[in-house]
Amino acid sequence: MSTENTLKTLSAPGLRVTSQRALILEIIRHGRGHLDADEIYRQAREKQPRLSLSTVYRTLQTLKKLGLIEEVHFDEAHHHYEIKPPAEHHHLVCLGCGRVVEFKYPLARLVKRNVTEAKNFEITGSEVRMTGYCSKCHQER
Amino acid sequence: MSTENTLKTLSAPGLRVTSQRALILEIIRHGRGHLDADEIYRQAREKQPRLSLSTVYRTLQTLKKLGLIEEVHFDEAHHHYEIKPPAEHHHLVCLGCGRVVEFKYPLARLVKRNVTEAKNFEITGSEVRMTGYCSKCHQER
DNA sequence: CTCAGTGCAAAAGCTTTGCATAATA
DNA sequence: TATTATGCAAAGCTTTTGCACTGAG
Repeated sequence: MSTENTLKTLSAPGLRVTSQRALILEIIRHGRGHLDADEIYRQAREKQPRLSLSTVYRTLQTLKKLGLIEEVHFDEAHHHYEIKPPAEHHHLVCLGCGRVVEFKYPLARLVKRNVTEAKNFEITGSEVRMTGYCSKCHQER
Repeated sequence: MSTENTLKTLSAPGLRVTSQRALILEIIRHGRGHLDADEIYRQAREKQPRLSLSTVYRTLQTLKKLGLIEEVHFDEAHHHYEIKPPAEHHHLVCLGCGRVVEFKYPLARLVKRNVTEAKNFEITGSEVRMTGYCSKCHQER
């Protein structure tokens, strides 16, 4: 999405385009998913030193509701716990040399939690094949 | 893993098997991944009213280090944010009637974050096929 | 001019830590 | 009996909220 479209979306009914919102959105946009609230806050203050942390949090909620951004949970706090299940094996297939790399990741459980009820589907097995380029072939391109 | 094995693992070098640890592990084991620290605490207090929340947190850390339990992040706090990418579509295939149900979930991004660096593999595409039973076929079994 | 958005400060979660006491090996 | 683990209370973070003020439409 372009910056123009993004700002257009920001001006939804009842919403106001403020310099803070535009800045925060721009920072998230350049952050490529690697930023948390505090990091966004620090970056934002470099351009607008008086911007507050509450504004960051409130803006994040607004942007979520608008569907402009998404929360990602990959190694963070506020956890749930479970007995470690046997590892699932999946495959990465190199489009360059055909090499297959195995990886372990509990994708079925994840999908189970997030999709099963919604779709009313009982998952019993999974085949995950991701394609791309291994380090060697990636260098050669 | 059986309860005996679990307790055996609990008695690792330098570790002591306490009633609190055994109880907490048992609760997690029965919780099937649906419990957070506070829920574990509440359940534990039903059996051991003097057990403290700090013990729960410390035990969770210990169990994680031992590799007995795993943290799962699926809808919680302490978030990272990113511009919403185009949705990925995957498939659920019913082994009963062959019906295919589509679902959207950012699995490739997730794998990217968690596996890409470790395996040195650049992901460009993904095919996810999970098998099981749709609501109709599930009932008929 | 109006009301959505902001800054500040205070409050509300969740998690960690210090220290004296209790319990395991 | 030598440490490890616990309970309690206090502190630390992250996130939310109340309120008066500011600024976009």
